[in-house]
Amino acid sequence: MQGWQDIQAEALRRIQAREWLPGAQIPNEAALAAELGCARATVNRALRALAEDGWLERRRRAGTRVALSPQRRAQMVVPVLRQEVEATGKTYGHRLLHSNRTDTILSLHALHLADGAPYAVEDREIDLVTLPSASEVDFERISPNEWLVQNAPFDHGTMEYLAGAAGAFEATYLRCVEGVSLLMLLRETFSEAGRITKVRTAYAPGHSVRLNI
Amino acid sequence: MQGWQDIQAEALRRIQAREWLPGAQIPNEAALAAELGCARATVNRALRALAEDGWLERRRRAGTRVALSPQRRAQMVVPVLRQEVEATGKTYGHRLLHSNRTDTILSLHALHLADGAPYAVEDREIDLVTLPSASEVDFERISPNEWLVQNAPFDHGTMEYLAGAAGAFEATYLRCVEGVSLLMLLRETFSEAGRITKVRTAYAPGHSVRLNI
DNA sequence: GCTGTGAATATGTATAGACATATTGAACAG
DNA sequence: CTGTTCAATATGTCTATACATATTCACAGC
Repeated sequence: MQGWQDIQAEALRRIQAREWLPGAQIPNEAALAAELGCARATVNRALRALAEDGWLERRRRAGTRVALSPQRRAQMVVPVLRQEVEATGKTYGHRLLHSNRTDTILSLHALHLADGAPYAVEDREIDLVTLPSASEVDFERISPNEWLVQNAPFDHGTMEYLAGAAGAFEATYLRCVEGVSLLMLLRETFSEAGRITKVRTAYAPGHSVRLNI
Repeated sequence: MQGWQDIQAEALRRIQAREWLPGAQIPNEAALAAELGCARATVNRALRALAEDGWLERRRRAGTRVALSPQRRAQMVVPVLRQEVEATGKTYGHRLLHSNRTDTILSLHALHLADGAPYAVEDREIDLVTLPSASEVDFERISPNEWLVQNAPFDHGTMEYLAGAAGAFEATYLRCVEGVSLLMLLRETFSEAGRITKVRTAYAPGHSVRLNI
């Protein structure tokens, strides 16, 4: 019983073996440190990790309790289409379908390809007030998604997955029948200066999003 | 410049301000500690957090570099339908539609309701070899999702979101037209002993999954 | 030039001790 | 009985120090 990972494993064992019951308070850090023969900081590291994973709830003075219903969390990487495609071993390509510019907004429609086959279509708005430099970029050559990742890091944003029927636009470029079910992603990202971009991505039929827990 | 969160904020600022360029190596922990006037452990805590968030890549001896394309990660809570529904302020309900048992598998079809309206239908298999006690539970009373969360904690699993057309089963219970687009979730969870359950959830039309980044 | 070996180095982690901070709970005043 | 105050307590964090471990780099020997 040496490293914090061992302490973490032991604590997790006690939770899963119901030696520590859901909702019950567990011994405090000092007691565990004494029992397991390590420093309090080591116990702290282990319990903090378990709390981040949703197994424990910790509050100052109130102590540490086993979560009532361990809310497991899944992590997903915010999708960058090129990387998504290349991770499958295919060649990525993209085509700018349409672009339109006003004083404040750059609108782009783009098609993303995997080995030449349609992978997704996106309908994007880039905010030129927040990001004036975007107006000079040649989005025929570099995909907006990638350019933004490299040049406009965001603070925060939202993502929303939903299912929708293919419209005329999606049917044309994804080469599918109108009305077929597609997985879609709405995303907005913000920097300190304001909204950077808003994008609606419609994936080709059959696409799915996988997560590990 | 005191706490590790301040150190983290300062490091993040340097990354976003491109004082530290993507792919470039940053000063080592000792140097940063000296520069920022804190202990190396504090710098370590800050940089470790940034690495977990995908901003940095760290390797022993090789040092710390700014990630080439910062892969931002989004966290989502593994959905428990009761909590999902109650979080919107509605009353949760569920109905067991059908159940069937073999020696090794318990199959359940269930409907989840929000304020009496259909919220999702699920088609679940529970592995009775891994989890014999499940055969005695009255799933008319407690929803399988909840019972499993409480009684069969899982080690790991997979989730997959996809879009599909409503079949006769979904159309009947979700009260929608056959063929309409639905967001669906496939999930499998495993414990050390083996597979616990496999479930296919079809959400009512219009449902979406939101994530913050 | 090639390969193996060992020294140097950056991160990873453990420890003891200290102080900070949120929160509880009990004592107290009204 | 109610509201306030204050001490006790568990976690949160910082520090200095030490050692562990992975990896790189330089150098020797071939």
